[in-house]
Amino acid sequence: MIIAEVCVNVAANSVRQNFTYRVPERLKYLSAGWRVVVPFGAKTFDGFVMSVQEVDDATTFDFELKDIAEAIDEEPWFTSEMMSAARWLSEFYLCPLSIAMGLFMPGRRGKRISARFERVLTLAKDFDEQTFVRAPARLRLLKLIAEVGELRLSGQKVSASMVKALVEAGYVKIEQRRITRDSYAKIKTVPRKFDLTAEQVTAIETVEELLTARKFQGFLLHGVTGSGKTQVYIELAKITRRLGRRVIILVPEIALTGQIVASFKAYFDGVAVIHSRLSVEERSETFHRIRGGEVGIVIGARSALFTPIENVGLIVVDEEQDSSYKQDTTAPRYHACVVAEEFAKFHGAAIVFGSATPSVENFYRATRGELILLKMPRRVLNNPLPVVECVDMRGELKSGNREVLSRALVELLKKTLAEGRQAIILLNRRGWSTVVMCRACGAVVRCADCGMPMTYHADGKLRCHRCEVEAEPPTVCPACGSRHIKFLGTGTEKLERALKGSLPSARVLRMDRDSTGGKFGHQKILDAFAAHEADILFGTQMVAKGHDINGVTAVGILNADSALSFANFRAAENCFTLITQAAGRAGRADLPGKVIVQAYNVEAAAIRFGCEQSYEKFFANELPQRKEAFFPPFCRLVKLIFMHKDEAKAKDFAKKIRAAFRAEVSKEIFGPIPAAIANLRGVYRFVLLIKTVDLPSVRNFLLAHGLPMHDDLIIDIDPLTTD
DNA sequence: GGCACGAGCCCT
DNA sequence: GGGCTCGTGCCC
Repeated sequence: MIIAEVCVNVAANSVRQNFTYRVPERLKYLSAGWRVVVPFGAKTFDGFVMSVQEVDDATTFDFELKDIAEAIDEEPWFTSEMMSAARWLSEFYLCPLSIAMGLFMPGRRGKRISARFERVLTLAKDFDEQTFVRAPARLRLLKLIAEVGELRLSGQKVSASMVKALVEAGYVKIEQRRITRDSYAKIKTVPRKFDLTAEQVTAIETVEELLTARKFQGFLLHGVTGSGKTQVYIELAKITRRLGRRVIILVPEIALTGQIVASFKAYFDGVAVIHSRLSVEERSETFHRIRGGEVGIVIGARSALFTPIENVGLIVVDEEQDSSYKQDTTAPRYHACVVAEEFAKFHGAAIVFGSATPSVENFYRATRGELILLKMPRRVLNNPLPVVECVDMRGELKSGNREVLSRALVELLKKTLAEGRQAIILLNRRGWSTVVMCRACGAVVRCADCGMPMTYHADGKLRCHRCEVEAEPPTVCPACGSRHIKFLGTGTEKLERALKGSLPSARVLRMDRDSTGGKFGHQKILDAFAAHEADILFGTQMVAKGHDINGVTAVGILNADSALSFANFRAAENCFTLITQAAGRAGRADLPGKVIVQAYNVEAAAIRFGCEQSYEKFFANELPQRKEAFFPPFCRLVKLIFMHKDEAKAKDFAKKIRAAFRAEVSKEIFGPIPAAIANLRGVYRFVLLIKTVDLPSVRNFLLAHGLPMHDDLIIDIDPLTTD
């Protein structure tokens, strides 16, 4: 009899071992990697065949052996590489194997994706028109097939009996063919003619040497905005393809994929795009194309790491500092940079981290030689970096301007539009008002689920940007009964009104999560702006990412210091990055750019160095502070969130673990403190923070205490925030 | 995740 | 005594 080890896809931390099932005769073709349906307890679940084995029929087990119920797909879903990668993920991030395997699936657990097929007609032999003089419809069909080569039956008005007759007469062959949709198939561009800069050439040659050696090596490509990083990626991809190996290009978000996909499509066939806004079916079909080997380059968001791609020679992580590489809200809470580097080691591939504003972690590694630093400090064609001016909004207020836009910015916008150029304005908050507050008692309207302040939207609703919970704005304060409810703070919707007020003739276009629905929502807006259908593009940080629009000469950054108000060791880095990236949108062609940064705390180092666009100065200032406070890159963080309906129970459990950790591992554990979301739907949450230079010993401690088995505990390795 | 089972506790 | 909730162990 054949038995199989099955990883049952149950989302419970306590189910960690595989289960043994009998493989029934009708499914004897199953092998490792197939998705299957199995009975489990009183229900059925989907699961993954991890291995199969032939055993003696008389073999006994100390449990009742059940049969695998059915197979799910038409082929094994997982390659052996995908399974080893999932095993590594589950060990590194301490999540059940089933959760790690789930990363490699195109949709939600249990969702079945049936492949779709179409029927295609081709000519089987030559035909003589004379034969068909009395059958004009048949002749028309044969001529049509001869003309197009192959005719897809779907959507054609062709009678089934006629097709059948032609097939039987041997004139036509009918074939079932699997459909693989690709909504990026239509994008086809031609390569622009470039002369590579000396710095680009040096960077390419440095990586090429190690690409050819087929050995793992990490690189940090530090190139200022407009220095031509994408062209370096393309040249490296060409080299990798020539070596017969494949390429993964990671970008932070969907908003970024459009432009980079177009660039790659100009040079390569066999480009596949993967991100979470594709439908489950399209993702599934893209996997099929990759598995078939017809794809040489996969481009996408972090989930593009989890495809059946084989023989990878190069992984590029563009804008590597971007926080969207971290999966933050659901297990496994992985960091795509960490996973990509591990995969690169596994494949013997080169990994290139690219950024104008590298993460402090990776730049530190580069200074120590752990990553090879590739510098591109100049823009292509020697285009100058934009000129940045900082406006102190306290001064603005003192001199009587209570508007969202400073006078200097309004002037810059007027001048820019008068010259027929375009502008981008960044305000990193969506909605109308960011806070709704009672003027009498100071109470803030908070989300009933998570306690976050709710945002007022122009449609008259309050919304929690975390939970998407909606509420009506109060007319009297729920705490004190006062009628003095105030709508404070500025989001992109209120900015829209301010722009229309100050610049009535300007055509403005808003880009934030509310205005960019659908697969190509971002792209539509960017395309419209690139076609100069609007003068000003304004919105949240997505306006600062992944596009290169020639007409833009002015950039405004509002509330540039808002990131600094968060108690986060990365606050300064985030603030600096946002300013530098946004400023980089200005003047990328041969037109000089001008940027206005509006802030209150203009003395802050992140603002000053951001305005100077000097990464080196920022880094030199930031690193000693990280060292002093013992934060990354000098240690790694592990965050534990203890959850319980009973506040004391959550806290006491945390205290117990803290004591054990101090006794067994180290003193570098802090808390418990209430989590940033201290109570989520009635469940209290407390945080312990571990700082360590020895991650394996922390992992061993957590395992020894059985913590990964708990469903009321979140383990977050390399968390974005510490609370 | 879902279910069964047993301990502890409230109800008339 | 019956029935409810809550924690715990198990599922092949």
